[in-house]
Amino acid sequence: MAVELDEIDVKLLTQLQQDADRTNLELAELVGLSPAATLHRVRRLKESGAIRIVSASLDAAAVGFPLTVFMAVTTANARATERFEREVQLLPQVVSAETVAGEMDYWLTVVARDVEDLEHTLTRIATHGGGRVVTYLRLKQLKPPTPLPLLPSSASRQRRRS
Amino acid sequence: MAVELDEIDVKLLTQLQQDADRTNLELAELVGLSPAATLHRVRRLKESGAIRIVSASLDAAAVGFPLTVFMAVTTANARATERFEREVQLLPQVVSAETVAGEMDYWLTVVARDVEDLEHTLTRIATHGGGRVVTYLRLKQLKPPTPLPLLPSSASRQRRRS
DNA sequence: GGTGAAAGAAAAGACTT
DNA sequence: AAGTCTTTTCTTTCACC
Repeated sequence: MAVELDEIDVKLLTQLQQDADRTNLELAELVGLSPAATLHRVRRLKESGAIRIVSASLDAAAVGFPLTVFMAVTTANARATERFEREVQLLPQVVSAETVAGEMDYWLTVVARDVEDLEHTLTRIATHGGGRVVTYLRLKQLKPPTPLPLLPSSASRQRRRS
Repeated sequence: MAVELDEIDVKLLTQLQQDADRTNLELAELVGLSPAATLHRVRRLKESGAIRIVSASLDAAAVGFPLTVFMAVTTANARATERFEREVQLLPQVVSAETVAGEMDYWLTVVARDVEDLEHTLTRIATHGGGRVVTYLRLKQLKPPTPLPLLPSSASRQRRRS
């Protein structure tokens, strides 16, 4: 599971988390490596699973979804859980869902075109296995997704010392 | 704010949300357009703000952060709010933060290398303006981020009919 | 695991419909 | 706006260190 990273891997991953829309040449210059070596490393990082996916993030409001709500949900029993998990997969307005441990059982992100659309999704969840449902309307992004605070693995730090 | 999208824009955005790591040529074939036209449209979608960013998503566990927790937080007063918002920006383990309306005031995503690291971050938040703090340990991804359920704008649907 | 050069592929631009 | 063609640039591979 764990991937060994050296200083250059950390630089590459940090850059790619901020902006993956760069040529290999630009990336090579940013991390101080030759284009060929950079290409090789990025490929390795993808194959190793450190980079899971490269994707475009949209401005939800700009493309017709002015409302985003987060929902914490509990399910009462095994049967409700099964129904709920199926419903979450089916509803396209549920754009991500996580199982969590704590006061609630699930954490969902839901988008909506308007209040009516939102109400529809909430009702579907409430009537398909959802027990306690707490919703939070997203107001604004206080801290937009930041790169993970990566560090080189100890192995590469040791290697560097020798 | 709103960006007009036709059927081809919807196809492009849906593909790019799933995988932005494709050549323009592949993308062109997927949406049934010439490479030049595809390039032109993608650039337009970036300039219009529909595409906010293209970025690499890492496997947090694979790069040294086996723990992800979500935190719902309230702040008691204006002074606490100010302290809290500053602390959130400073802590690198807080990888995203949203202001929300509902039972709580903020929603944070926090990563940690181990329990000790997590405890440190929680303490920092609790002692820097955090009032009620509820934490949820992420167990697993039930529904990984899906593309938004985009539709062509009504204008382009009308255009198509004529 | 890195470099540098050479071949192949893709992107960018100009022009036409 | 989209298609085609040409030029320019980047990616990819390979031989070598």
